[in-house]
Amino acid sequence: MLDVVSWNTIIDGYVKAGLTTSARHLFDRMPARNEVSWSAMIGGYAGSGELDVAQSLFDRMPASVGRNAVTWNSMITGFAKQGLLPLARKFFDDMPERNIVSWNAMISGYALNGKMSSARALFDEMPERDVVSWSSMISGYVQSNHYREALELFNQMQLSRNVRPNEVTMVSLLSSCAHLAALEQGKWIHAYIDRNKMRLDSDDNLGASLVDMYAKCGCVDSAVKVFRNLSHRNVSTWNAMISGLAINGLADESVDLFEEMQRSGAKPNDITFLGVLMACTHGGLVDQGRKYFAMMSYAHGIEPQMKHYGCLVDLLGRAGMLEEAEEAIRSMPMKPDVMILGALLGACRIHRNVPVAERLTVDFLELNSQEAGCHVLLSNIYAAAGRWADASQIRRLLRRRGIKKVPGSSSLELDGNIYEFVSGDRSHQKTPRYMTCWIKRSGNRHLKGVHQPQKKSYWMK
DNA sequence: GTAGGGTTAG
Repeated sequence: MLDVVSWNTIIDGYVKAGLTTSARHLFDRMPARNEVSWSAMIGGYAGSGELDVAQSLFDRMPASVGRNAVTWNSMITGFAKQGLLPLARKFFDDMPERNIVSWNAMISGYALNGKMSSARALFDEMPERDVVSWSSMISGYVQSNHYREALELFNQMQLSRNVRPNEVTMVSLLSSCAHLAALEQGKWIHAYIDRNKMRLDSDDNLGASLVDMYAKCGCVDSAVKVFRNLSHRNVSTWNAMISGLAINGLADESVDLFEEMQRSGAKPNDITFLGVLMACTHGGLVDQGRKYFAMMSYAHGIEPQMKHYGCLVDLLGRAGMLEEAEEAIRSMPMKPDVMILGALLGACRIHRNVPVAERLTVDFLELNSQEAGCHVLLSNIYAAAGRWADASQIRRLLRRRGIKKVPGSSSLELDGNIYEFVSGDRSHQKTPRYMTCWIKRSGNRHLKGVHQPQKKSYWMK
């Protein structure tokens, strides 16, 4: 006869494998249930999104066992993962005794759903914060593209004595630096990682994050150095290096590395192929790109997703093979999205191909998109072909739908400052003379704002 | 034996 702990272990095993029905079967058959049995079962339903069942078990949980914090927290997480924040919040508010996990569950619930001001309000309010609280907030800022806020929060985190950042914290911070192309801050984080003896080749994938950061900051040499010094490589580190070479225009090197990866016996995944396809696109390697695209499913059993088709279409489109690119779009098992149609429309403009562009227009208008870029492109294609009536009709459509073209922007880091540029923007008057020169040399872009680094002393320490 | 944080293209 199994004891209750063994029953619970097996139930948890099923739950972790996503087999809630089997778990429930055991739960119903077990001779005696305790608090942990109920918690595991409720957590299983909540985690798999079966919230109505979770709720009914939650309501039926015997008073003698009593609902514990674990059960409440599972319900909060379950609702939050489904985006049902008011329901999650109701459990959070109603629970008799919240612990730090309850606060963190609610905060990450807000963060996952892009509600950073709500997350921040709770974060500021909570009685004490641990590394998970801080990391949830930092990753929340990263996920909502608020990279400076993420770095700023890390500075504040270092001021609090009783909490130490860990590998998970670093991954989000490196992502921030990568997105901002903030090399100096990225280097500082690298030094921090070394100083705190964090491992680059653990399951936390710090190595991949570092390679990614250096590559996105344009330091291919540093990225390669980190990559080559890793004592153990996993698919993420290979991916980061292959993509890193690709985005820096080193197409042949990227393809070579992909070949090296295959020889090493490492198993590529969907992101690996994305990287190598991108390399082919950048390098104009049409034949190889086709080959790798085909290889995905027949040699590796990876079904191409929209983003892979996107690379293929981009590759063919840039090479002027617009009919074949259109064919690729037609062969997709899924409905083409705005991005992929837009990529091919862009190619149609460059290669002045009106027939393909017109056929794509039909698909495009079906999507009823709010994305201005593609409308503008289409209008430009018509204009380039001298079809002014069609061009202005598209422009009218844009106005009617109330779509505004968002200007493109970019940023760079200089002496620890992050500069942001927005095309056509003239709002910033205090442009230093040397920056003006840079801006002038780099074309029709104007300085928008100069962002001082947060707590400069930290980055320089 | 049950609950909370993660990055990978443009």
